[in-house]
Formats: sequence, structure tokens, C-alpha cells
Amino acid sequence: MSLYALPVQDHVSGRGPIIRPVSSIDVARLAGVSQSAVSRTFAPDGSVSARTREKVLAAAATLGYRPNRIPAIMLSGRSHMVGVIVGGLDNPFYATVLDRFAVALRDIGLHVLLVQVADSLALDAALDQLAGYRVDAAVTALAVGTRQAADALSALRIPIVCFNSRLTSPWISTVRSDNRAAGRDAADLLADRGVRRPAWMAGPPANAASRERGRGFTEQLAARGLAPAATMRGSDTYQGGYDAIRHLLSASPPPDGLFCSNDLMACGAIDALRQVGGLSVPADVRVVGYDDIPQAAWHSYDLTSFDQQVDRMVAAALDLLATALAGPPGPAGGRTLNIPTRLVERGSTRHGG
Amino acid sequence: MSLYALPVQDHVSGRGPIIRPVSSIDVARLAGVSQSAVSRTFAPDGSVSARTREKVLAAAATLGYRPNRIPAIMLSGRSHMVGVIVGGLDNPFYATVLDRFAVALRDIGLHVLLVQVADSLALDAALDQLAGYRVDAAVTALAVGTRQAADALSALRIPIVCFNSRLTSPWISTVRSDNRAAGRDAADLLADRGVRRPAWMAGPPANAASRERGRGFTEQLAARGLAPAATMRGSDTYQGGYDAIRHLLSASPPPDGLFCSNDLMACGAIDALRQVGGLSVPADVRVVGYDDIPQAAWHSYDLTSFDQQVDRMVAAALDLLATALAGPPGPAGGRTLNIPTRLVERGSTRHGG
DNA sequence: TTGTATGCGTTATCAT
DNA sequence: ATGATAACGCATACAA
Repeated sequence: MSLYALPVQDHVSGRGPIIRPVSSIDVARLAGVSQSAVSRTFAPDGSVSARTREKVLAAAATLGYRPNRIPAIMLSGRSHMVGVIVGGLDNPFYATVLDRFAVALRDIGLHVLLVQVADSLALDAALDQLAGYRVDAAVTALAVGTRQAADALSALRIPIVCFNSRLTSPWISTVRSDNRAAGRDAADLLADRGVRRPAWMAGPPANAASRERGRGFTEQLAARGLAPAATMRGSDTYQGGYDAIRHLLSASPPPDGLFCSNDLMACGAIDALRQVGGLSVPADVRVVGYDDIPQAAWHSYDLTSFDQQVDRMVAAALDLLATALAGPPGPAGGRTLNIPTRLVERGSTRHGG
Repeated sequence: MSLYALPVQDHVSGRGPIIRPVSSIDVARLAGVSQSAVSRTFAPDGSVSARTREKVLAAAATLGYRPNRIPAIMLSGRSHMVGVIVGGLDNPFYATVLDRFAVALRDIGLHVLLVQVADSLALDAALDQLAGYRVDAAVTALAVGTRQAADALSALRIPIVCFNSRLTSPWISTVRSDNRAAGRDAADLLADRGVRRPAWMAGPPANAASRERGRGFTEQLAARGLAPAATMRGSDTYQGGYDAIRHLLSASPPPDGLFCSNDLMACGAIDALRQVGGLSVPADVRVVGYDDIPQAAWHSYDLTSFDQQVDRMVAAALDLLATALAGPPGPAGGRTLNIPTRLVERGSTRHGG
């Protein structure tokens, strides 16, 4: 008995020949039953007699049969796949987000079709992929927040959940941390710690979340009778934070407090303050970051940060997805869920506190 | 292998009614042409008259038609999806690996079905998913190296590429960095830097790559007339490295050189040496890590490490996959490619040159 | 309980 | 160049 069916020319993709996997018909033939009996044996609530089930399972084991889910996609119109669009995993925060999504989606029986979109120009190509595979829904953890992107996503006509974005549409819902409130909290914390010359380090202009953090920070500084002594712009990376501080120190007196748009930049900033400026954190400069990545807790940084509560955000996103998928067909988006951040104060703001 | 496992319960997406997406038949009807004409219009090398193409494209645009790839999977037996199995993305090294794979696979027209496998017990369930979606091949970046895992993977009867593992089988090829040679290089480097009491910090026992690094390290120490003054075991995490050093310092005199099985542990070790032991790195202890994660280059650590040359490893893995997919059907694995590591010396070993 | 027949949306083959 | 049709592997309605 041959385990392998005859090779079949791959007339579709033009790659190599393939081995056609064992099908339910093969199993049925060997077991001496109908193909539907095989299908029922492997269905969650198929009704088969113990005798038939036994024959089928024996034949399946002999042939190494694995049920094929592809035809079911055609029949049901459901792929049970969710497109997850990420924009680079070098930031540990997004790596964590992806990890949590993969686990949470698997736990409710959905699978992850991963799409890496380096620049927003590639988004259209990515969406063609997702459309072609008929994903049931999509999740994006991109920082792109253009109307164009929202339109392209909406054109898929499937439920979309954005992560930390401002995109909305009838198809798009958004889960985000309360960036503005966190910015205000950062201002309060630094003011409470005696900071008089606070500085703000923003991310790239296209990053809407960063803009909101800066807005909340500035407005609450004003409420406390303070104003930013300096404003920098980094590239959302360690090196971006390092370079921004180096540049600042070459031109101005150092600030005594610093709020960074994310932890990667904050780590770079701390290293630059210490190495380039010969300053101490927190004695000379109090630093606050955002994201609470694992590295924030490393003792060399001991960085005060805002935990976005990724688990709660992911749970909220999945709730939105599940609701949209379970409900009547058609757009069910347009909702925005704000998840509060949790301020994690560590040594970088505690000096003399 | 859970051959008898039932298909995943449909908790989410089986409930609501669905809107059947626009099909080529709908487009054909609107355009007043046959369905074949629509198919040919969207095929890479379909021959249609300009007039027909125009009618079809207009109708497609009107209806928002997107070609469905699912039926082609049934016909060709090719899904153009590759299962990528990861074991947690908290380690920046694996996040980078996944990122590079996603990009490289996309560039050759393959798509990533991501599977997060927290513990090796979940591997069987993961493999059922991959089998069900008829992925063309699989890539694993797991640290599991058991024969059982190899058998389960081989049962998929698709080309498999392991990343930094020792698994092989007729279906499995492996791409790995030369762990043992790197271990020897680490020994040489520390010896050259005047280390007399070298220590080795291993990863979990199941991590075969770690074992090889330790083996190369120990054997080359011996060749240099040295022996490990201490051997620790961490959990492949920052905290694991920190705790191991704290424990060591409470019981023994500190080593003057340390080779860690990965960078995360090395960062934890450095922080513990400095904070718990009051020691200086590199003045009192020279430290070498492995992986060359981005954090190794951060100035607080400035960690000497071994770059595994992820891009080269990924390229090699894809070459193995592409070869197996293009070649005749049947097992085409059993190959092992060793990619040399690149020693990146930084400040953590440079004191006193 | 079991088997038969149908259909999902596309591509490839064949006839026109 | 174009249209009709078979086939892919499974789930399901229906007949037995």
C-alpha cells in the first residue's frame, strides 16, 4: 500500500509537482464506507455508529489522513483566519502585542495570517492577500492613521480592529490606550517630583498616539503652571531617543524632567543623558516612558512607564471581533474603546521623592 | 500526533449568517461575458481581448470583486501558505527572526500562517491546524528538539525547516548557527582578555543550542589550560540571568569572566553583577552573550555577543524550502546548514585591552 | 445510521 | 478569443 498518492502537476502556480494528500474518499474506500461517513466521523457532532467510527479511524490512521479545511471554507464562506497586520517587530511592545493576539485568537478557534507591512505603501498589496484568502476579519497594529488606509481596509468589507490608532469607519473599530490622559498623568508625576524644566520627546509626526500623549502632557503642564522647556522628535527607536538627546545637549541646558513617547526612545535618552551629558537619572533628570516594555524594568533603566495593559486591550479587541463575527452581516464597526493605562513608577522618577 | 482530534470548535464565526462575497460569476453576469473570461482577466497570463478585459474590469470595480484564492488551493494542492511556528516572542531575537521570515516569505509569494506554541504539549494541536490549512511547508523556531517533536512534524509530510535546532528527518532540514565554534571563540576571547576564573551560564536543559555553546566553551577553555570556575543555569530570560548571578554571588567569589547562553541572560547577569555584587563590567568581570539582540548594543550594556546573522540564516532556510517545493514530491530534507557566527566585540570585554 | 447527490468558486481543458 | 464543462475535497440536505 502506498502512502503517497500519485504526483499531480501543479497547473496553477507553476511551481513543482505536488503530492496530493490523502482525502476523505481515500479513507472511505479503505474503510469500506461512504465519504460522508468519514466526514461525520471527524465532525464535532456527526452521528456515526461505533462500528463505523472504528473502521474509519483505523483507515485514517493507516493512511495518515488529516481533514482538509479548505473545502469547508468554500462551503461556509468562513476561513477562520484573521489577518494580523504588523509593521515591524523590532519594538518589543509590538512583538508582545502579536504574541498575545496569536494566543487569544487561537483560544477561540481562529488562526493568524500574518502580514508584515513595512511601509504604508505596501498596504494595498497586503490587503489583496487578505482578501484572496478570505480572512474573516483583520487586526492592525500599524501606526498609520490616514483616511486612505482606512478606506482601503474598509474595502475588504470584513470586521477590522485597529490597535492604538484613530481610524474608524463603519467596518473599523479601534482599541486604544488613553494616550491623552496618560500624557496628563506624566505631567502631574513630573511636576509632583519637582521638575521645573520638563521636556517632551515625540515620535514621528504620523504617529497619532504620540501626538495625543504630547497634547495631554502639554496641557497638564500648563495647568500646573509649567511649559515644555524643550520638545524633540525621535524615530520611535532607541537610536532615535539617543540622538535626540545628544542633539539637545549640544544646544541647550539639559531639562530636569523628560517624557518620552515610548520606552525605546526613553532608554536611548537615558543612555545619552548619562553618557553624553554626564547626567544622572533620576538625580538630574527624571524620565518617564510609555509602553512598559520588558526592558523598562531592567535595572539599568528602572524606567517609570505607562503599562498599556496589552492583555486587556487584546481582550477588548477580540470582544469587538467576536461580536462583529457573531452578529448579522454588514458593517458593525465604528466603536472606539479606551483602555486606561496603568502608571508604573520606578526609579527613574523616584529620586528625592 | 492527535490524529483523532476533532476539528476546532466553532466558538465564534459559525454563528451569524454571512454575506457571500462577490464571485467571478457575479462579475461575469454584470459584464455580459462568461465566467472564464473573468478568470482569464485576472490571471497573470490570461489571453483576453482588450474589449473584454475592459468590460470585466469595469464590472469588477463596480461590484468590488476580489479574486478568491481558496478554490485554487483545492485545484492545485498548493496553499502558498507556510506555517511558522514560534514559541513566544518575548525574546527579541525570535521577534526579529519572525520579522525577517515574514518579509522573506512574502517576497517569494508565500504567506505566513502563524502558530504560537507556548509549550511543546501544544505542538500536536498546532500541527493539526497546519495540516488542515494544507500549508505548503513549515518553519519552526522552537527550542524543542525531541524525537517526538520531529516525528510529529514529519507526519505532516511537507518540507520542514528548523531554526537552530538539531532535529532532522527525511522531511526536516535544519539551519543553525555554529554554536560549538562560537563557544570556543568565546573561550578564546575571554582567555585572551586575561580571564582566569571563567563562568558559564547555560539555558534550560532542553535547549540543545545552549548545550553546544557550553560544550565548545568548556573544551576550548581546557585547550587554554582553564576550567569553568562556575556553571549556572538560567531560564533564557533576563530575570533568569539576574537570579543566577545573585545566587552565585551569595555562595562563591565572583568570576572574572562570563559567557552566557543568550543576550537576555547576559543583560540580567550584568545588572546583577553591578547591582548585587557591586562589581564593574568589564573591569571586574568580562561578559559575553549570544544572539546580538538590539539591546546588546545599548550603551548601558555594550555587550560583546555573537551575531547569528539572521538574514543569512533566513535566506538559507528559504533556499531549502524553495528547493524542496520546486523539486520532486517526497521527502527532500535531512540537510543541516551551519551558518557561522560573527563575533561582535563591544565594551563588555574590552577593559584593559 | 448510512449512502447519494449537490454545491462552494475557481482553473484548466476542450470545443467553438 | 471565448464559452461550456469537469474537477478539486468536503459538508450537508435528503433519501433509503
